[in-house]
Amino acid sequence: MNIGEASGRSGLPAKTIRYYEDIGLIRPDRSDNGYRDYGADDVHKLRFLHRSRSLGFSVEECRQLLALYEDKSRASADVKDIAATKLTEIDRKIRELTELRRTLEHLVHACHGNERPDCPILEELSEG
Amino acid sequence: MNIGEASGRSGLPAKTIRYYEDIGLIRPDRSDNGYRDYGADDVHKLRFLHRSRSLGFSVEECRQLLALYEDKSRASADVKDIAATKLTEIDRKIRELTELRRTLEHLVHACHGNERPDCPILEELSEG
DNA sequence: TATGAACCTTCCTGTTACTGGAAGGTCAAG
DNA sequence: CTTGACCTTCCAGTAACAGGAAGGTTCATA
Repeated sequence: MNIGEASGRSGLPAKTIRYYEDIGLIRPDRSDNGYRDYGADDVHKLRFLHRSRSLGFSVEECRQLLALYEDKSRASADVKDIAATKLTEIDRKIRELTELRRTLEHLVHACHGNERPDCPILEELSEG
Repeated sequence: MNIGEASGRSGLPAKTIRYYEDIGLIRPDRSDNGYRDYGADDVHKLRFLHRSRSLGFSVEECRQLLALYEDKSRASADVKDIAATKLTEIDRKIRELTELRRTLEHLVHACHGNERPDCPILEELSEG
């Protein structure tokens, strides 16, 4: 498929997809006319990149995650180390998002119009 | 407190804290010697910024969240709209992180050394 | 067959959100 | 009174894109 369809299916702008090729994250085929030609596997990777980027992982971290995902010898120790590290990070992110969610919900439902110094939520914002 | 301590307590580099002042996210006092002087409230905001940035919110989104947090008239409709939108985004992020977590755990525990085409996890990576 | 819209290509510039470093002022300790 | 660890501003560089120009491709329609 062409870049437009890959863009539609992955949610990433075509510009970004070309950029990811520039920095070596993906390597699509080329058709005879010179157009990039993406397969289902490429779209999987692009969706994966779209997600992990939007969740606050850097491009270099995404590169590691992709390598993990592509690595043929998954049993190797360092690959497992990277995965374990990422798991810890993911758990932290989930915890922080949950707290942020709780805080926002308080802001909307509980704290309707109170002046700031009286509001106990202000403290919660910075804890953890 | 000086910027060094604010940096230590918030987890943000001093450089970044100065940048956030440049773009108007925070407004610390100044001591007589010209040094920036941060209060507990500033540190709260900085920790908040540190978190929400690392969770994939843009600086402009963080500015909205901060405004929400500072707004004296929290009952206003548009403030509630912004909060509701952010809550939806947060829920999506939590779902995606949970899926990513599951996938990584499979990669580490279940899929030890299989060749790629045989591994059912590859499909999971792009769904949702 | 041609012409126009909707694709695609590369290349170059601009933006966002920092990051590093130079040049120099401030402060507490020895 | 100097040394080292702070702090200041300013300017340049990087990361991760985004916008747009200039031009080739494809396909439906006149």
